[in-house]
Amino acid sequence: MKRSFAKGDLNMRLSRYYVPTLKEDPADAEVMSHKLLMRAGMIRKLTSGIYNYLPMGLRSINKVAKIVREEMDRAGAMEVSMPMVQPADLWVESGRWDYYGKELLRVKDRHGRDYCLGPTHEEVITDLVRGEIGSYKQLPVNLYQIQNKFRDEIRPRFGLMRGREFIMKDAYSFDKDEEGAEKSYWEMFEAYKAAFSRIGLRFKPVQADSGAIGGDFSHEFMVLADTGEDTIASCKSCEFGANLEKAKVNAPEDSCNSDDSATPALEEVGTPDARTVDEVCAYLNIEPSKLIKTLLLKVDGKEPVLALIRGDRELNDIKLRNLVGGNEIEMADEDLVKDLTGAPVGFAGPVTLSKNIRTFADHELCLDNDWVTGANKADTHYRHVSLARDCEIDKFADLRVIEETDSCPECGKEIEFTKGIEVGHVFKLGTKYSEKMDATFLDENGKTKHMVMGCYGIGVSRIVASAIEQNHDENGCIFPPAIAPFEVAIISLAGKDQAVADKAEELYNEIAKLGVDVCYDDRKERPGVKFAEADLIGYPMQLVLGGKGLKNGIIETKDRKTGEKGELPLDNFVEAFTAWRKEIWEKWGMSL
RNA sequence: CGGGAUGUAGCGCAGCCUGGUAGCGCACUUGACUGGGGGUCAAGGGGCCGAAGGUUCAAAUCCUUUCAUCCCGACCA
Repeated sequence: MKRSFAKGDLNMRLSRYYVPTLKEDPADAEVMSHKLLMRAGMIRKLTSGIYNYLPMGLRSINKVAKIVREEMDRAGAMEVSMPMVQPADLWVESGRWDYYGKELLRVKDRHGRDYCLGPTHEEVITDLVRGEIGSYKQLPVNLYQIQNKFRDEIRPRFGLMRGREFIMKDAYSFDKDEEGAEKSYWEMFEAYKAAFSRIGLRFKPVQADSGAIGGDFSHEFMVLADTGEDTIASCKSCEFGANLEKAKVNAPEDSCNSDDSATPALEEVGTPDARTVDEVCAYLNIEPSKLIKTLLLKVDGKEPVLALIRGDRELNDIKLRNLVGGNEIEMADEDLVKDLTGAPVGFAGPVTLSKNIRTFADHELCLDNDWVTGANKADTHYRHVSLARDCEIDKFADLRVIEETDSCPECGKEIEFTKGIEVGHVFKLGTKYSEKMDATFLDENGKTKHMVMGCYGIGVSRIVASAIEQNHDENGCIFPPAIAPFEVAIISLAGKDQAVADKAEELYNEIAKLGVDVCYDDRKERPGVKFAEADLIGYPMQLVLGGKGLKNGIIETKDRKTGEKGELPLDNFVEAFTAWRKEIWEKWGMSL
């Protein structure tokens, strides 16, 4: 239903709009999106990592939410709303009450019962569904919500980018089997692509760690921006893209050198006070690539394991974790190192130690047979270590973090690193929660089975921040038209000229009647102020009406993205405006 | 959690070392001028100097405690 607007019936007049802009950058803002969101009067901080959304900011957030909602509905998901406060029982049942750690904000009610603020809703949704679904005939089901989440981040920062309270869309799919779950997964994957495209972001889906699930069933959707907190490896030639923690490093193509007959006998060398790779290498005058780092780690707080990595490489602990099959991996503390190696930190080595402890070596270490390692003795290293001759390696595997000089694990061509902001994540959960929480149904044969789940998140408030990270200039935000607080701003330069004010008002009404989001800057401000604020807030389209323009029968236009200025005739304004608007959207690579 | 820094008007900051009635810019109010890129002039309003203790005749300033905020780090043996 279109509502017709009478004069004075509209509220989108800046003279009565709450948009407290700032001339100066707030002292505590580090990144551009944070500074601009504050300066443009879109958000205000309440306390660390927790923000008020002001009218301009909320409009933008709501537009993102609307698009996400439409794409979820189109994909067959159904919207629900779950409570933010959740009982501890459910988390105990899933095993996450102990596992989730300090990010989970826990509270007690007046009876002393434990609750938490939901950082995510797997438990609640599983509980909701298990009680109601008992037959394969009722599956699949995909439920989603758009809601505030709370995660007590170690270090909230960057405004909306890493807040503690934030708005997230989370969806959960329930299927009767793996096949169905995979179908649900890829449907969400496609829905996400559609949503991010409509929002107007430059993004890339990348492979992410899927933990125990394995396979290709975890993707992160990254907004490409230099200020991103995540690094992604992507191929210059093929479609490959992966989170750094996920990116595979292929085993070396050269065959292993298992012939250690030429390796000299093991030799102990004194390396006083040389603990780090750099110190040892400097002392022995060798390259870090000739040394093996021996990393002592603890799996799930218990079992120690040994990871061997070339001196110039970095261990990817997620790869190791997946290999050893634990939940959590941490570096051994000083005491444990002393306990196991009999030496202070800095002198651990695989010789002898590898015989007692599970030992994993990065697969490139098989290329050589003559290494330097620690000797499990203070101030001492070994020269001429052969892993084959002197150690017991349980497995050679991909253990290190990919480097930009590595080749694409899929096509072998060059890769590059780029920075990204994670705005979406699709994940196949499998039966992790349905098993723990006993969410079952009867299949065609009357057999009890666990539902196969997937979860899918989109950071709604973070999207607004990332859109600004990706689109801004020295004057302010440059919003993609689909999520701008207002698509168009009419700037009246009326001064005391009532004819100009009347005409601006009229045009405002006409645009509003088209169903386009328009705001009208009718304030008694100087032109410079209006221009500067319009640029700061970043409406993609600006229409400027002044006395001269009115006399000449034109209104001026400005494309915020390109800065390009033009004119539209006041006769046949609606047609001309519609055409211009179409042009602007097309410049954003989007159709209306 | 470890390291560093900062709390003074709505915002951005000075003053603190060397104790003596609290200042600047922006914003706000009023008036005049101005009127196409955050304008000018004039006159105003607004502060328990984060909180609590202490030292002192006297504390924004010195001391102690505490709270808050921000930055860096939190696997590389």
